[in-house]
Amino acid sequence: MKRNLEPITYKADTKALAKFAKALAHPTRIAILNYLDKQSCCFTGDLVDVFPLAQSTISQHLKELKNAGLIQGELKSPKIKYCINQENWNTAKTLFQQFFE
Amino acid sequence: MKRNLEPITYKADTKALAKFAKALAHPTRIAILNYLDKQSCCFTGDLVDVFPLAQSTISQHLKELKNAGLIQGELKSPKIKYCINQENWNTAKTLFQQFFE
DNA sequence: TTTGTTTATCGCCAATAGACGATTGATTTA
DNA sequence: TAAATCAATCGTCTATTGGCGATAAACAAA
Repeated sequence: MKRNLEPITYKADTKALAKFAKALAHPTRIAILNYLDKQSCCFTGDLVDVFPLAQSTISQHLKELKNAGLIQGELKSPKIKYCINQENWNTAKTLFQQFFE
Repeated sequence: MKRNLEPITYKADTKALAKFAKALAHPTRIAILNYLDKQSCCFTGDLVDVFPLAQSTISQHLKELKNAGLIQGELKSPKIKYCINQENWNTAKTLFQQFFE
C-alpha cells in the first residue's frame, strides 16, 4: 500500500474481529481448525498426512493460526501438540456473535 | 501461488466460510458493515465522508463485500444505495455459528 | 557422539490485496 | 445540449499471502 499519512484508527473490537477473520480466510485453516476440534488436539505431522500440502506450508498455516491466538502449541518431544486456545476461541466466537447480532 | 498439480478439494461449507471470512478480513470492511447495519442502508458517498480513504478505495471494498454477497446495491439515481443482503448475511451467520459450535 | 525424527525458518517466486489518482460512464439538472 | 454529480473502473505501485524445496534447530535414541 502506498500510504497513509494519517493512519486510520478503528475500534479495538473491529480490529480484533478483522484479525480473527483473516486467520479464517483460507479453507485450509478452516479445515485444520475443524480437524483440531474433532481430535481435540493433533501434531503437525498428522496434518501433513491429511492435507496434500508440503510440511512447510502446513507449518505456515499453523503459525498464522497461532499468531491470531486461535491455537497453541505444546512441546511433546519430539513433536508439538497443537490445541485450540479456548480462551481466545471464545473471544472470537463472542465477537462474531455480536457482529452478526 | 505456484501450483497445485492436484488441487485440494474442500467441503462446500469450508469454502463458503473461508470466503465470508475473507470478506471480513479487513477492519474497513467490518466498519462499513457496522455502519450499514446502523443506517440500514447508505450511499458510497456517505462512506467517503466517514472514512479517510479515497473514493476508489471505498469502492473497491464495497465491490469485495458485494462479491462475497454480504451487501447489495440498488440504483437510486444518481446514487447507489447499499444494503446488507439479508439472505447471505444469515447464511454467513449460520456458518460462523456452526463453526464455533 | 552420532543419527534419526520432527517442526520451524529461510529464500524464492507468482499471485493477490490494498492503496492511490485519473479517467470513464451513467444520469440529473441547468 | 452542456455541465455537474456520483460511482465504477483502469493503471500503477508496494506489501502481503501462499506455495515450494532446502536448511536449520531441537531433542530422543542408539
